[in-house]
Amino acid sequence: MRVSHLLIPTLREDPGEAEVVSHRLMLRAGLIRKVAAGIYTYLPLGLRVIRKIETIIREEMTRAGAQELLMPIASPAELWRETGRWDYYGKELLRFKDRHERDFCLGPTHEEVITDLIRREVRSYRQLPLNCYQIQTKFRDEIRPRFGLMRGREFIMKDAYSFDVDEEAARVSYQKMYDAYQRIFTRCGLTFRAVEADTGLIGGTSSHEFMVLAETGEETIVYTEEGTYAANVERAEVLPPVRVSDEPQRPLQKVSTPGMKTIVDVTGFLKTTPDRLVKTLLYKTPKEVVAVLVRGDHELNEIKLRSLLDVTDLEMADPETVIACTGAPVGFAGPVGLRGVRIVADQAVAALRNVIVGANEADAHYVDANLDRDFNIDLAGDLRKAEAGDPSPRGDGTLKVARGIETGHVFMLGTKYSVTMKATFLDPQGRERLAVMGCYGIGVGRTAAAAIEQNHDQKGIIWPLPIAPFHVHLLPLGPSPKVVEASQRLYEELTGAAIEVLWDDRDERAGVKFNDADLIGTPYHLVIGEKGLAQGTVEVKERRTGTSTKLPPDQVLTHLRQALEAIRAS
RNA sequence: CGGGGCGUAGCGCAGCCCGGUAGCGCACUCGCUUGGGGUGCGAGAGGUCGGCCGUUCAAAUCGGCUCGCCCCGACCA
Repeated sequence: MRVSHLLIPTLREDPGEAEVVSHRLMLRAGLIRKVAAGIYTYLPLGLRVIRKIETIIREEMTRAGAQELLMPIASPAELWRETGRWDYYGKELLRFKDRHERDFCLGPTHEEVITDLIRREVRSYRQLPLNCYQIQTKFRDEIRPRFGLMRGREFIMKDAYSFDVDEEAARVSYQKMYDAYQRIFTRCGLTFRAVEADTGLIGGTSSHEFMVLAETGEETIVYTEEGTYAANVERAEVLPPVRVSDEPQRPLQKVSTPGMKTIVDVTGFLKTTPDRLVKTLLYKTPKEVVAVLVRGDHELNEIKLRSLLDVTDLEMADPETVIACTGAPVGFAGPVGLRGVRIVADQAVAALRNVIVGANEADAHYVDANLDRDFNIDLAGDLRKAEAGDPSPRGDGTLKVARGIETGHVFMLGTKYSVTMKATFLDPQGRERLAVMGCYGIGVGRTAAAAIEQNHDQKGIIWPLPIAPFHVHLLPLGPSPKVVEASQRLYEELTGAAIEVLWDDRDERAGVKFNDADLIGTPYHLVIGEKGLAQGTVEVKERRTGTSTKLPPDQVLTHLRQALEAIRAS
């Protein structure tokens, strides 16, 4: 295609609104334009990338036995009320009324709609297993959309839903999707890792996230070098302490700690280390306030606390509540003598002896407090965040930490939706059974953004070939008729051979064309200049390495074919 | 929603403290020039200074309200 015929509004300067590399480069290279917060138009170049990713997804979904359909974006409230998610989903669900005052929403995900379809159409075990997917626009009214396509409110998602006769069959379906995702992200040219994950609002029994590794990723993952374990920190399990302290118990003692409110203050003041201290955090759930005990050097994982308490709403107590419950200002809460609230503790706390805790009065702490003697715990469990250096919860090795971008997520749903929506079928014995479900998402735009995060340099994007908007950027330099003529010939020859060529036919200076080409980031640049032609050569330049090869025009096709094949194969 | 910041030409910004003619660079149009890493010169076009209300002889500038956007935290493909 000719640049002069395409809308490719490249920007010379960084747009002020973009902070993150992929967002900046998508705007600068003319891939997207913002319409409102988290809502974007895909320009021709951006759309080509999206389509390439979609094609890879379609091929792999088909190969995995899934079939494509397309559900509506708007869906009626009744379906969502059936599963309870009309209330549960919160403000992220964009709701509206039609002209008859009926409640509708824009689909943030489609479990309700697909389950409604399947319960109507599937009556027999003979029709299972079934895996349906779509590539469609989703709308989630995110609290804070950011980073361009990385977290939009409106975004393109591939979502698949599997229905099986039982758990075992569902695990097979899940594994097929897991494998398909491995192939999809590999084919997109990404470096990624599948990790165990929390199931969040979607629910279900277990899940894996596919994380594209990037420093700018919003997620933190932990993993072992040995590959025995990888998980989102939100989810990562922590083993119980291997041994309980055998220190003899010393008598409880109250000490004055004027103005010492933080771990750093207290440990500095008492000349000790954070692991000798137990911090007491007060949390509010809709029905109660709880005190949470965590070792001083550990960090509480709120998701674990949420599931231990079996609540979805959880927030740190405000200062007034802290005073009301402990009788002391924030910074001096402790379990000793604490009445009227449940005390839950991380498992590591139980292994400690002679710890420092707040005394529930201003400017005072207890030292040498001991569990069972000085205070009690109502509930204990794994509550802290995993951190680098922790032993792997599975087998050998210690955990390392990395950042990632969640581009895909697969869930074993179990019967969560089939129960509430009565999606049943008859088994061979004529008994009514619940379909066992799975669901599987890929953020298409986010995958494109992740690819840029992983593949760029100072000058711009460096697309992995399989998702590049074009294979070759044809750059004729100068207005010479010979150059124009040679370009035209090469363009036709390459295009005829199914190589996708972006032809910069603008009357622009060499520098402008080079800079735009580097910014747009097609894998190969084909440079045609008067000087080269005089020597009977043109130049093929690899965007990633910058290496260029001079060769006669009639060898370009063969050369590029080989180069493109080589990348495809790698 | 809490914290921080920003709205001035298509883009990037200055002007605002200290009220008085709206400015710079890029992009755009025309002419010449140049032609292998964002040519040079000249001439132009383009702005309700986010919106509303107020203070004032006078508001981009001061005050209040409001809308939008960006960044940091709780949600997620």
